[in-house]
Amino acid sequence: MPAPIMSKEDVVALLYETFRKNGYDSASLAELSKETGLGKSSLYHYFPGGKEEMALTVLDLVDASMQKDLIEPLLDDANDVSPQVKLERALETLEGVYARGRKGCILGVLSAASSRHRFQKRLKRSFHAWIEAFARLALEAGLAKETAHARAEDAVLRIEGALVVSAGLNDPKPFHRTMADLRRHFLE
Amino acid sequence: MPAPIMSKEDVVALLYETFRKNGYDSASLAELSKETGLGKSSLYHYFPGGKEEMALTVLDLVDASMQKDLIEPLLDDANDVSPQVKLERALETLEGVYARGRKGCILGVLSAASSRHRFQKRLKRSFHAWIEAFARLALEAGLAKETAHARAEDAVLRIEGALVVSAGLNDPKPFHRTMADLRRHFLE
DNA sequence: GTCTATAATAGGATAGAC
DNA sequence: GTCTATCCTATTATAGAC
Repeated sequence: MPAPIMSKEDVVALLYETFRKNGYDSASLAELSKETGLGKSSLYHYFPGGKEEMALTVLDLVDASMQKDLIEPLLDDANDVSPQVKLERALETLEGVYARGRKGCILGVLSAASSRHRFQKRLKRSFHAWIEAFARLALEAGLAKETAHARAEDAVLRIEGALVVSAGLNDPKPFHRTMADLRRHFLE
Repeated sequence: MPAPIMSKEDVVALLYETFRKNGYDSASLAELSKETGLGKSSLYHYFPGGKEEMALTVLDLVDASMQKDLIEPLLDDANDVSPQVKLERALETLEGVYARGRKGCILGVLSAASSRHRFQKRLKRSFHAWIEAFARLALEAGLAKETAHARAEDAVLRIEGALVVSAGLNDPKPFHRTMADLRRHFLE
């Protein structure tokens, strides 16, 4: 029954979940089709460039979400929000994104496999944006410039590592512990 | 020209490099064949169970190497080596394994993709062994039991995360920074 | 123990009807 | 905009010669 049931955004959100669960290479068109509920040809209608365009569109969504839900709240200068409150909001957002350690990070997943080279430029940009946002927060809290950047990089890398180890151990505790530690010590 | 040129160990070492570069699903038999220099049938002669047996054998090698090069030196009670020296040795070993941040961790790579479930039991065991070894070192240095385990988990997870972020940024600096930080602060 | 050849299947992508 | 049917290629795996 032909009729546009879903918006493209909804489709992209489903593709996002499939790619982050499987990685790029392992996410077959059959799987992508099953998860979106769309036939292969419908997917090609939305994404003439095929699987690669699907993944690139997903990375667009990730960038946009990161900007809106993570970076902008971190930049909130208008309402005189304290760094500690901003940090708390950012960490809560991230806990939601990663389903409290039960789901992976698509940037990490795409960085790990051989698909890394295909998306290198995008991954680099996204990681930089993320680290930069955390660095600004640390700066705002009074840390020295170099310290702030190093600490931001460390925070991002610990979150990524926590997701990897939580996946490997099949136990979200390392993620929980890492987030708790970030809460307590990131701004010190 | 039939003749066993390589030992099985040599073959497994080459398979290891191929799996860690590509992940499980993306490492095709053609690639595995090319990288080992062996025809597909020769690979099936060594590994009747196919690709999965190849990966499992690689994980055997990883366990054995970790035991020999990382865990045993960490347990060295005979020669009265200080915890700080043991830590230094362990970190140097790891820097070698990960080619100073330019190569990934096969445990992390296999944990990230959907291949995770296939190897879950092995990954869990290997991560546990690694964390446990670091925890014993922290314990030996005088840290409280709970602190020691949390810190060991944190160290492992930071190394994994550093490799992910270094891959994503295509820059080994996060890995270098992380190792330097571990050197300075792990036993504090 | 290695090879070439090939089977059987799953992959990404396209054509054309509705 | 969606579908079924199909193409071509690459995949894992096997057969059988040497």
